[in-house]
Amino acid sequence: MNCTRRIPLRYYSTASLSTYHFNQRIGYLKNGSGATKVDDALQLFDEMLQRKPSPSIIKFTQLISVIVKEKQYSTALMLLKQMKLMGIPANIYTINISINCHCRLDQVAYGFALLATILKQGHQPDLVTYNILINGLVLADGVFEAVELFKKLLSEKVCEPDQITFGTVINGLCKAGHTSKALELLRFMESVSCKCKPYVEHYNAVIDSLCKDKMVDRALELFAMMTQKGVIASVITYNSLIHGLCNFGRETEAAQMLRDMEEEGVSPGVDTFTILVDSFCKKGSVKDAELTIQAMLRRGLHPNVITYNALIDGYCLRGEVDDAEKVIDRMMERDIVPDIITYSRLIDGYCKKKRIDKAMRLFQEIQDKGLIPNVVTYSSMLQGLFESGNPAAASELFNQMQAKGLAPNVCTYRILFHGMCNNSQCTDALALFRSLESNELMEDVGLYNILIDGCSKCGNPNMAMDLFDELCLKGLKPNVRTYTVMINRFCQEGLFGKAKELLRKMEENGCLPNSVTYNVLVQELLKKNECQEAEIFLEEMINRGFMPDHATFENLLVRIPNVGEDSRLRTIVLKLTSVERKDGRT
DNA sequence: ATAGGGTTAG
Repeated sequence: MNCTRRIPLRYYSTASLSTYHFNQRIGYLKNGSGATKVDDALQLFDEMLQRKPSPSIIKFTQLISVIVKEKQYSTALMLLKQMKLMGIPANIYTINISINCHCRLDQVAYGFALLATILKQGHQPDLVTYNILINGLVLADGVFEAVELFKKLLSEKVCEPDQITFGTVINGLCKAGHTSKALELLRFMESVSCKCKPYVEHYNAVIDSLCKDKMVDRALELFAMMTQKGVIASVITYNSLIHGLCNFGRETEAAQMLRDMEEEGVSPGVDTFTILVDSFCKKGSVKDAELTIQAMLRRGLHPNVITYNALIDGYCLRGEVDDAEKVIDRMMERDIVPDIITYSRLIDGYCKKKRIDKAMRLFQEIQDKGLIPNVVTYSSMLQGLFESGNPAAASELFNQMQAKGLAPNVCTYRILFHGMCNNSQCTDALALFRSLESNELMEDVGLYNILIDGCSKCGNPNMAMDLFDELCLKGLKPNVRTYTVMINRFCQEGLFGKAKELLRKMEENGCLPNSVTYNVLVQELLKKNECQEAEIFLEEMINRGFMPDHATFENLLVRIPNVGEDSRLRTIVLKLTSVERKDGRT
């Protein structure tokens, strides 16, 4: 490393300097991180190809590897072809690169064709070839085919799988949601019959997958088992576990995990603390989030844009949008450039506080700064405009976003249809829904819920009913919101029989009513003075652990004077009020 | 120093 200075290109055309300086330049490309990396590599490739005698094939493979690492697979294949045309013979290394590139270009079948060619020409594919193909199958969503090939290697003793083979299969299984299969394979690696022992990375994949599958306790068990076997956890292991714990409101254990990792000599990173900041913010404890940021600063770790965005989200969630905006100043002080996500959240915060003028000003300002609003930014603005009673401006913005080439997503359409229906435009909303061509949108139960509810509210109960039937006919599963909206619709029309029928039917279909479902039903029954029916469902909901909400409770109190001294309704109300007093609430 | 898997935070 005594000569890392860049040497002008023209010196390389003199033969005397060739091999040594080719090595130098390949070295630069491998370690460097310039924007011209690929172009420089191509330039060097041409020079090497013209050099007589040809540099060793090793130099060429090193150079092409640079291109592959930059994910320029087509380019890499083109270079291999050029080498072939120049009469440089392929070897197992170049063939493996070629197979890998085809796999990465979603041409795994071509990769297998190359394998057949190798065999026909009497060459031997090696373990790397199989690892590449197994990964190719995983990338092509064929994890079970990957497992088949893996098993074939074992059973036919083609070659002995190594850590990479196991890692590829385990990761593939986890990514495809087959965590238990991945765990099985990990167990096999641990067993005496397997020569290949698992590394921390193998455990990490399964631990993370278990956490994502909401099986945090099993992840913790595996973590304990791994430690017991002497495998040292990495910062990634801890991050996955801390994230998993936080997702289930187990912040105390997560904080303990943080102490544990430091005790074990594993330093938490910015990402570790950011997980905690985000989690505290999501549950509304911005104070704890701020304390976490102080803790990371004490350790010399610098919060980044993701950390601060989480914090901004936290303040917005509490409706403290002015405090959220102050976070931007703190970011600037630390030379952290707010990105479009930062501003999108702030804009959303202002919209939710109905401060649409402020949101619009910010929306304009960021564009003046050169930031490009994304679908999320537009969707927030759309919601803000609808909720501030400006549907005309909302639809103009919707057209504007499409004119800018941004495709609305499911959330955008949910906001749009909800806003339109609230402004008596359910017919237009429905017409727009009919014109959608994306299956993802046409099969979104959430969109149906909004339209069903919207049509009911616009005074089109029959259209709502048709949409519900259509949803079922499509084979889509109505969810608890769908049923609640329909029950509400029946109640509004005084069709309590139908409402009750649907309540039973939803349970038969494996969809349990929630607090909202019961509140809607009981409230409507009370409003229509169906006190006895209301009593039945009130008892049922309380037995299931649901409480009447504020609106239901008001309706209840209004009815009390109308019912007898020893009525069940009165008893329920008395019981409820005493329970609430015990809670310390009023 | 010729080829292959790991992607934990918004």
